[in-house]
Amino acid sequence: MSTVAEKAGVSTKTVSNVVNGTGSYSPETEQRVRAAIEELGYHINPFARGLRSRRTDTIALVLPNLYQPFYAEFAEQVIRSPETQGLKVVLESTRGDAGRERAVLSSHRELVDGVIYVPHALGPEQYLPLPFARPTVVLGERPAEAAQLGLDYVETADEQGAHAVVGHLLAQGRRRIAVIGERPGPWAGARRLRGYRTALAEAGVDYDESLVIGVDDADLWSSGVAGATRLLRTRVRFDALFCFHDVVAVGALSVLARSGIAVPDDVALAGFDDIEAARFASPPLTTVDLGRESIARTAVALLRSRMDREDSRELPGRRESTGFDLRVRASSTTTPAPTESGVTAR
Amino acid sequence: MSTVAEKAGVSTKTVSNVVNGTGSYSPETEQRVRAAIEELGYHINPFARGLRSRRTDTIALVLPNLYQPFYAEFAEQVIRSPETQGLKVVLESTRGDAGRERAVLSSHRELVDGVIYVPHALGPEQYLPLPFARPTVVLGERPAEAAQLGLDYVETADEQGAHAVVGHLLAQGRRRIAVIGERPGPWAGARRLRGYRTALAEAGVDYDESLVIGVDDADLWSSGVAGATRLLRTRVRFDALFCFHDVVAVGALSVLARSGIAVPDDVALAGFDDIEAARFASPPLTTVDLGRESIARTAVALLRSRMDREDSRELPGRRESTGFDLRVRASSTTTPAPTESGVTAR
DNA sequence: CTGAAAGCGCTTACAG
DNA sequence: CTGAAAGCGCTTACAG
Repeated sequence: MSTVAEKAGVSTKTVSNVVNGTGSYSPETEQRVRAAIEELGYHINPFARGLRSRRTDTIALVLPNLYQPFYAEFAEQVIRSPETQGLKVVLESTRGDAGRERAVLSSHRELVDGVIYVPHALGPEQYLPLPFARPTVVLGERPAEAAQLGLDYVETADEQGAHAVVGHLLAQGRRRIAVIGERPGPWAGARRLRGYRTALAEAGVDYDESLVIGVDDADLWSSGVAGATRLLRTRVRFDALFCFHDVVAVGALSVLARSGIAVPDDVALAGFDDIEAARFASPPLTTVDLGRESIARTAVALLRSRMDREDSRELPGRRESTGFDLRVRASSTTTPAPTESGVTAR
Repeated sequence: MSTVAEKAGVSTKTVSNVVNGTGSYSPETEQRVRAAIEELGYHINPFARGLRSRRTDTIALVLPNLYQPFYAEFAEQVIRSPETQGLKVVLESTRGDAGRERAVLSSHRELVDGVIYVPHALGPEQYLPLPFARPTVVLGERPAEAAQLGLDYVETADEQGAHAVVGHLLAQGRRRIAVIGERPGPWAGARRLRGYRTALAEAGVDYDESLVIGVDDADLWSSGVAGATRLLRTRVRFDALFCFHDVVAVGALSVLARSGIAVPDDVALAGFDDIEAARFASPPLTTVDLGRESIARTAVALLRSRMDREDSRELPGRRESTGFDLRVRASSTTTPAPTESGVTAR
């Protein structure tokens, strides 16, 4: 930088101003500085900058697992979001393990400017007491206590999405709608179950616990196979199956096929997440798109607005909600469905 | 650090030594220093360290796209590899776009210590002239020119894997083996095609160009649907279909199902990559596992050995090869297959 | 085995 | 609108 300053005949202060767009300088000065930068192939040293200004221009994305396509696709959206431009994204995978999740969250010190956190193994009562050293936005339902802690939330439309997809199944005339994916606790599964129950209640259909199958969240892919197998073994009658994740639905689909159960004729099938594999299943899967792109943009935008302020610790936690799209495909429609219909809600 | 030094009654040099395990110091000194660190909750400032030592303890992983499960699962393996412990992983997605790929590769300056690069849009003649400012390991076949450039390669067993899977199809009595996934150029598809041709030649089966279908690499998922549709439209007879990617096979599977073609009875189907979706397809997909874990570990190990040396620029480029596992599943075996059989090769 | 001190390349009050 | 200079927190020859 001092070489640039010398060449341009100014002080390093001025070079710094030009590079960062801070302070003020005459257009001619800027010209000279930029020319010198160009000529010398100068680029700023991020360590020196970080040492002084405590900015890293890096955010951490804390996810359970990239083997789950939903998280992988979400990560991709975070990386390509326009809001992310100029930031590096460090990916940390917790493998859905409580210990690792805690360790990863506690390790963010001056290494990143902010954190996007997708909880999996830890519930609010476990992660809220953690020392969040950096601005953090959490994906999921915001517990009341979180407001004063300065954590921002992106609340996804799990309940509304589940409500819509179950409403769709009911509209197809299905009444015995089994679900696979229940998982007690404060996670998305619980919200999806709420949507399911509300939709049933509105249609005057009784909630039947024998239709509700839990999952082992450690491996959702095989949970579909395990869950559907369990469901069939109970011999409970059902004419629709709503899986709380597409990967579960894909696994369930293979079990149904092997058991000679036709989808959608015998059983209408629906998933959740709208991952790529849902579009290309046979038959293509009816599902709910939570809007990975808009979740990603919202999360990064929340983070940026907090990263840029000195007093960010004092700011109360905010809450943003995102919408969903119901994707009706052949797995749930006996009458030939339009190739792809999107019902948007907000 | 000076506070720690003062408290322990030593100089900052000694504290630095203890923290980094460099130099030498008496056990008692170490005790005192560690106690002081503990008491003060001290942790090193990575910017100050980076400013001096030019180390970032960060590597970049340059991938086409996390929407491709193979890349997502590979990224997960890189992140959790034991070799990666103590390093941060910055993920960069090029979206399979040549311009972005070039831009991303040129942007790694002092921000990372090394780069793992999975080429997609750029061939060697395009990326080799790039100024690799950091130690870089490339996934794929090493061109002769790369040796002196100091680029390390992990060569994956694409050709051998394809050879094995085609050998398996031939052993099942299939003779008209169509392939989807051909893509001219120096990419994995070409190596897989070589394996296919070799296996055919060894079995005395003629290579028939009308059985070879290319893909639009921009969206492999839908390439399966497009490719299978194209294949059926040509009315060429085939009794097996080998797709160069599982995602292509999943798409093709849906087309075959819709066309009333039974898998494996009418057509034996095989994919490549062994992603999760292959295990849970109906029927489960015969495929090749290139060993994401071992590729990841090898790549990071190569990088580390280079990152740690001053003279790494002078080191000639190295080459490591990894093995594969053939996973025979129901999609290719008319006689009931064992639930999962792994044939390992190296 | 350990210390005193320079310096990495920035940013930023302070001064003009 | 711009300059001179301190200082961020480390590492590392150099010296003993």
